[in-house]
Amino acid sequence: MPELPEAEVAARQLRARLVGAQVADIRLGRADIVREGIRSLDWYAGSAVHTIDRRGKSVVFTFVKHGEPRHLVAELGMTGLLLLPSAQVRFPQHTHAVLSFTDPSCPPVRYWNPRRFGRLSLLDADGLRRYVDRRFGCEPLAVTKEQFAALLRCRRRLKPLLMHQQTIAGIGNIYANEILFRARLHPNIVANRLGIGAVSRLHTVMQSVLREAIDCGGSSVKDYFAPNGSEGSYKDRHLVYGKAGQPCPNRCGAVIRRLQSERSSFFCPRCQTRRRQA
DNA sequence: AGCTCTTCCTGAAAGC
DNA sequence: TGCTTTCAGGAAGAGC
Repeated sequence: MPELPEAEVAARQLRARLVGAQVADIRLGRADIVREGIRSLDWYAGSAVHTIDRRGKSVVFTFVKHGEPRHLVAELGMTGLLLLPSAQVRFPQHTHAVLSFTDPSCPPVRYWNPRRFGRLSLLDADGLRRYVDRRFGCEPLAVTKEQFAALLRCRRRLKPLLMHQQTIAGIGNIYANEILFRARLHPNIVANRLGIGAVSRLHTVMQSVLREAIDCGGSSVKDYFAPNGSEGSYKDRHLVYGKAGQPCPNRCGAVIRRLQSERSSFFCPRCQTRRRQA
């Protein structure tokens, strides 16, 4: 389930290989994988890769042709991967798009996504602006403590808020659980009940968890791997995700619990307090 | 305003 | 053993 760190690692690897390359074409395995802009597909042939960035959990390719920029946004959903030829998958029939280049030394990129939660969008500059405005809140690694505190002045519960892409873009279930455990905050605390100390702690922890996960190459849970086929090692540092029934890593004596409403929350009932934070 | 439920989809795992 | 059922998960939209 690619979240911010996995998307960031993917964008970095692709950027290192492909910026400047000229596009031969984009071929689709199935047309309904494109959410928006399918009629512009032919435009991309002959354009050059200008940048490859990450926004939230998505990878954003920018191409330029005759001075005009256009974009390909790859939403990864929960099973989506962007792969270079060195990466092999078990179910190759789920390759829904291939981006190939004229230079034989530039490897093609496959968009592979068995469950198809996640789509591709082909957008012009205006389209990208609208897409970003509609879907993405602030970047967790760029947001300041003051901006973050302002986002928390509401009555929403903490974990759904952290995972709400239009508020903060990039955090999914795995990292939300890991961040809240390390910040010692209960997933269902109401955001505006946090004191300034807790808000500050949460901001610091959120950024350090995401940075550390990027440095580890992400978390490979189930079938995630990076474009070059490498796995991320941050899963070895998970403290609560998927660990229901195991003793709390803080050795507090309690056992990690799992709440099964909406997305499953893993937390320590002793360490992650629900009480008002100083 | 903010929460819950439903839908999308397929492989893995549990259940019988 | 082998078939059937359930579940996981991100995002969007409906309804409360």
